[in-house]
Amino acid sequence: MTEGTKTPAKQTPRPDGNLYTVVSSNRMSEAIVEQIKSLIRGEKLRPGDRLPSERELGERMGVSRVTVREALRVLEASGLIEIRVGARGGAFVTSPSSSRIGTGLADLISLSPLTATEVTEARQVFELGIIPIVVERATADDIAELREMVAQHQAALKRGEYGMPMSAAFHVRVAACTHNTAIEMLVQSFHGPLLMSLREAQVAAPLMGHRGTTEHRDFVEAVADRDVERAEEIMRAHLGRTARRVARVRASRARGEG
Amino acid sequence: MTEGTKTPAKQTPRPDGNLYTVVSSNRMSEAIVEQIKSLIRGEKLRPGDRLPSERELGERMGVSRVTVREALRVLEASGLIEIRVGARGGAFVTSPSSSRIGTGLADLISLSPLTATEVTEARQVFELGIIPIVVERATADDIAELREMVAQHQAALKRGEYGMPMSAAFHVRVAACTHNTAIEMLVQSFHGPLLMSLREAQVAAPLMGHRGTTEHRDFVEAVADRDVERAEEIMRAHLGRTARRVARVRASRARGEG
DNA sequence: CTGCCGCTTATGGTCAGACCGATATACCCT
DNA sequence: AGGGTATATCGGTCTGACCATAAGCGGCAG
Repeated sequence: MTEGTKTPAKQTPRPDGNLYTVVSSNRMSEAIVEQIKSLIRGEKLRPGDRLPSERELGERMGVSRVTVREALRVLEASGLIEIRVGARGGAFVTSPSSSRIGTGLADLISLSPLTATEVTEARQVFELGIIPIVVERATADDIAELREMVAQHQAALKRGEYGMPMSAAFHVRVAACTHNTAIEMLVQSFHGPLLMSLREAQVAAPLMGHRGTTEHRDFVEAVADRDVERAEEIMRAHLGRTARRVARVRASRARGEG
Repeated sequence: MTEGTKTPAKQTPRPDGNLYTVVSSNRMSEAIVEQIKSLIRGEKLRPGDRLPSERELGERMGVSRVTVREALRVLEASGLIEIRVGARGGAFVTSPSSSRIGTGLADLISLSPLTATEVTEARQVFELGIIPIVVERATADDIAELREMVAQHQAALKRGEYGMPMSAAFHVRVAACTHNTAIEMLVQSFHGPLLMSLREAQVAAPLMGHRGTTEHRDFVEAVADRDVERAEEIMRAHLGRTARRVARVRASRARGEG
């Protein structure tokens, strides 16, 4: 490079689609991030596509590899790309599955000063609120799958293998019955950090499993009967017990037992 | 560093607090990210604190500045730190305000293949679901602020300055009445991407402003009267109209009018 | 002929040292 | 004493290099 060394910043105002956000950053890497983001938004880059290698990308965009790498780190942290090393490796656009965005949210939540109590309450509101939609839209396949799941969980319970992840899976599957990806993702992310917060609670209250799976079963049948009120009532009791357990764990921790 | 050049990776197994996540990454930068994250989690680093400079950080941790920078990029993208340039600049731990995490979520949502319709529906569920909590917990101050806000919005409406951001602010303020940060953040993030999706709709239906602010006012009074059912009814109508508007916009776009 | 092992190659991960631009502080001159 | 400038600090970027990883290919041995 001959003249680029002198002026590393302050070019390319880039008045692309982002008219709404004030690009206050003079960072080249940020410009690259925005450019690739807009490519993904515009579906010129689709999930599974491979970006050019770092070296080629830098060459094409007139920046050094370091700068490209910083941009890729940001995109990776945002869950938009996944990076594989080795030959034929590189940056691949991730399929934005609900789990991926869910984990991103979960990470943010777990690092923010939210209390488990707050998250639990939000979860209660949401999971309760979607029940009318679940009851309305659940297909025969949905219900069959839920029944199957409950049966498996009850079997696992007998083997002493039932745990929080299974319960979380049930709730997410219920949310999926809304056939609304946004709702499913939300519920999924609720269960991420909660799962961690409640690990001890689960160990401390193992017998909750039986009651929990029974309630799950009853809930599925209420949905099958298209009985909104009964479904709501069951879920309310179910979630309420979880909330109280969370409160108890928090109290123990506050007393220095954590 | 004298011998470190030869072995850039594969040291420091770091069995710190993260017993739950399998650190499959051999990246030094990732290890740094985790280390700083755990410092923030453990509140050894508090919002407003300044991290050492990149050079010092690299020196202390035995890595190069590039590696440190990549770690900082990730932390910044995750909304955990903010970077200021110039003397006395550096990386500062951000106070994880609800808006910050909200924008992170909003970004993820806007880049995922969610439709505005889906997000709107989720928003309806949630904002409707929190109303009992809002009515129960809203303090006199909350209600006074809401009234003040409505008055300002109506004044702005007369001046032709009422817009989507104000409406969003109202809904977020209502959510804040739950005094639950998680709920507030959720509502806030709902309004991020929606605001963008609906910009045209707002322009296309300017008269919606009058009806909207009137409904806002009525809603506040219902909350002041602790009348859950009335508040729910008003909000249901209010959100329902928004949902229909979204559907219309989507339909127009599908016909190629976007 | 077949299967395993090592080489080649593409690609990400890291390092070292350097320079530029931004910014806050301190100092100096008026 | 006040305002402007010098300087130190710190992030942003560049360059060129080397290492680690992993996929593909080819040769060697069974």
